[in-house]
Amino acid sequence: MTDTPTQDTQKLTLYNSLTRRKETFTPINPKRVTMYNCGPTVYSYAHIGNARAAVVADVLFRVLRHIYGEDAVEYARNITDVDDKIIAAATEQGVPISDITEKYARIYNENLAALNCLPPTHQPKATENIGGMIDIIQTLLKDDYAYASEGHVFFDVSKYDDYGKLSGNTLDALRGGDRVGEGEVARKKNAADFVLWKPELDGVGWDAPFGRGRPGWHIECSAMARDTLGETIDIHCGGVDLKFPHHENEIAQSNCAHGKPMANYWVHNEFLNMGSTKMSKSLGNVTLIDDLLKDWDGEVIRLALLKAHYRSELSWSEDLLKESKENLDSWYRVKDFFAYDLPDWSGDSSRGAFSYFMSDLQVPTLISSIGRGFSYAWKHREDHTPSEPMEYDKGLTGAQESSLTAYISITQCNLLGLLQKDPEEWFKGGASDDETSAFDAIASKRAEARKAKDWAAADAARDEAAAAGIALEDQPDGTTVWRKA
RNA sequence: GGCACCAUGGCGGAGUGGCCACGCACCGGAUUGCAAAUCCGAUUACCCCGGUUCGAUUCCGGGUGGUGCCUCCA
Repeated sequence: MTDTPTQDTQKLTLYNSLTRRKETFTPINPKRVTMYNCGPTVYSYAHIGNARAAVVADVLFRVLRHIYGEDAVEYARNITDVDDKIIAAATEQGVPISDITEKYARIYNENLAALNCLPPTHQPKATENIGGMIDIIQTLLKDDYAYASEGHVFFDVSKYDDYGKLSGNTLDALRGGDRVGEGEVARKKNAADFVLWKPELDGVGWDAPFGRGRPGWHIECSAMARDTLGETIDIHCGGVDLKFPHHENEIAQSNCAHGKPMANYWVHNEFLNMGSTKMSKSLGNVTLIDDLLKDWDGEVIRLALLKAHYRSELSWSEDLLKESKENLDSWYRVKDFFAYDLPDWSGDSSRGAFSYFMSDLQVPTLISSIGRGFSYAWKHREDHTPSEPMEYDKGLTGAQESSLTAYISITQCNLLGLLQKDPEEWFKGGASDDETSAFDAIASKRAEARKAKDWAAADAARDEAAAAGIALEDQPDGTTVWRKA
């Protein structure tokens, strides 16, 4: 019941922003596949757009692990824990920056864990990699790619011929953005030059041969990527907005310092919009992951984020969340039904799923296929019996086919990081023991009233359930069960 | 102004040179004491104009419309 895409499914292809084409992915070393994703600057709560970037990277991470083996993939997602905004927040609150950064880094990791994002292999912190940054800056200074000016160190973009290749910008075009007279601009040779090192601010600084100070934003990622993964990594991920200037500048620094490409594949996810408008602080429509998690299960949010292809804009809405919850409810229903009779299948456990991933991560199409699989299995569940071992070469009975279809969809969900809970927990989880017994009491109240044909009492029980935040479901056998509404 | 991306039914959102996405909502029916859950069924689409082609929503060109980036925002 699983559709098979028609395209070549043998090799993973990814859209490479650097070449603007889909390319076959070939790692430098299949025994050590490396990917880097720009993590958060931890001065506040992360929003749902941050979550999209992290979930996209997580799916890619899972797919790579599946292809090359769990131990063969190294994924680094940094924590930017020194930044002007952080320093400003710390100064304002009169606390060390670590008070701010440790709190929000912890919340970020908790938020992503709730979205079923696997922990990255490495989570480097900027403040723990200052040495690497100084090292790269010194190399750039020595080789004349950078220059010092009034306590700052700048990268000289005129020395790097390929500057602008990723974003499609040219130096001439960028010159138009020059805002003459604004602070750093006056110290720079070229308007597009960017800062590698800045003087100490509010007591935040590190000693360096070129003066005590703090790193510029871009150099942090270059250093952390190199020190955790190497001079050339396989895949660098991030949101499209980071293409310029952040990734452009990372490329310039790293290429010039190391004499080799920083990354072979650049994967950028598109934006998440609030309806048709951008999510932005100035519009006041920023949705925080932490807030969403108060109302929705992390898997609901994850599925909602995966409903659009990563290179398409995704319009976020309450309806999208509702829809995702309904999908998962019905999928968990199937998982619950087949839970004790999943086939012992020695074939490729990802049958079908993989081919979708292979062509630039066609996740929404896979989700559609998963939905059809569950739908098929559910509709044919009457045929289902705890059955004899399957003999695939002799053909399957209807019961076996539906059971196998459920199994395949569940496996595909596992690959996507969905349907990870026990169905019982999904439908009833989160309730305390007291609540559980209270809910059970409401359900049996309705069952008894229905048995006695006391419809008024039966309706009252249903109202009571709704008020308590649960839904009652009458079963064919006369019993009534409850679930979270 | 420069660069990049996009344009599919009420909404979300895939994909394809010729046949069905799919989900949600809506409508009809089954089931139900009435509902819920579940099942069956129906309806709605590919921005405009050219071109290539036997045939284009899908390829090419132009137009229109929308979005993002252009110095620290995923």
